[in-house]
Amino acid sequence: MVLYDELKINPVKQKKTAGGARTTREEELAKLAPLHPIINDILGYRELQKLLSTYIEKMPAQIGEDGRLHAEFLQTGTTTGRMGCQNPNLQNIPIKSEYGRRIRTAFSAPNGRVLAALDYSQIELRIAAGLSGDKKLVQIFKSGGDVHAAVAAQVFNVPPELVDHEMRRRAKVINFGILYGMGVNALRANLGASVTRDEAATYLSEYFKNFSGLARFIEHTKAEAARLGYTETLFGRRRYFAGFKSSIQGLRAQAERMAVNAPMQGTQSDIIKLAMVEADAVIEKRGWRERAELVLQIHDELVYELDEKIAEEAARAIRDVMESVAPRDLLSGVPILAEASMGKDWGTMKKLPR
DNA sequence: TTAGATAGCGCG
DNA sequence: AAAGCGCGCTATCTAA
Repeated sequence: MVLYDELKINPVKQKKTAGGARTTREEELAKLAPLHPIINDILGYRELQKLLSTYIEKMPAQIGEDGRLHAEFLQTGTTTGRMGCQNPNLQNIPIKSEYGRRIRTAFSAPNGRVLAALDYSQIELRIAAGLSGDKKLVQIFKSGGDVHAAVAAQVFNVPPELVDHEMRRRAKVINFGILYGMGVNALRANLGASVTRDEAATYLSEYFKNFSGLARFIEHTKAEAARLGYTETLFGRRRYFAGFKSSIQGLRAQAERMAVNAPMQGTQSDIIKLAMVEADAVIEKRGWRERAELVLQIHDELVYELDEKIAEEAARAIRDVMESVAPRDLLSGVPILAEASMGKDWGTMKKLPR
């Protein structure tokens, strides 16, 4: 018990799975690491085994006669309008860990070609700003710069130059959480053990005090979703929710969170689809039909295979398309920006300067 | 032996 | 965990 106290571990409150068993998921297991060295060994094993069984051992057998992996992209596979991908899923190829990124290097362009990855930067948060018209958030995006740092300055009420790393990190967690309809408890869990529930509550209230336009938009979205039974993206595409009719509070709350997220994730998926269509038209018009091919779509990112001779020009052109298909006038003037990077393989990409 | 459910984890 | 959104895949266990 002394040991537990010193380590600030509560031996009683162990998280349970849906089936009632004590969970062994990474986040909970990691808390036990100070108790025995085997914990970190187990977590390390888990990471490698996941990469091994899901990617390294499976992918080679799925390569076709043409030397390529052919996934199935589903155009009606999600509730929000995103694409799905299966057999194999190429939308979840590792990148976050060191070993994961190494797996990505196995995806490479044939001779004479390069891969170009073009991704929208913070697009869902920009859409949140644009749809809500929140004055401060719109201004932050209009003036460019670091959105997480700028939000930190507001939430923690300090001048921008006094925003430190930890404040920025916390603001980033909050920014992401907003997009998912996150509440106080989830926010606290994501901010880490050093933050109390009261602190998390304060952050959330400071956030919505500063970004009151966004707060109103979120409340309006919930209310309309409950009243009408659906939400709409910027382009009017609807998603219906059955949960609001439920007599079970948990299901109604879940419907609210889904409804908050749907317009933002949905508008994002609309925009990248417009970009895919328009980029194809540009490729045709520029005579690049045989020299520029879309190979992957990963929600906010397009991956093209480009002939080396036109790679930079084509990447810039596609980037311009991605940025211009987003109707800025309908998004409170918030700019939608995309970044391009290129390389021989997917794990080693170099950013393309503007 | 197979199908379905569960736990866990890869990605945006 | 999920009172944090959206996916698909693997390993494992249970039931048929």
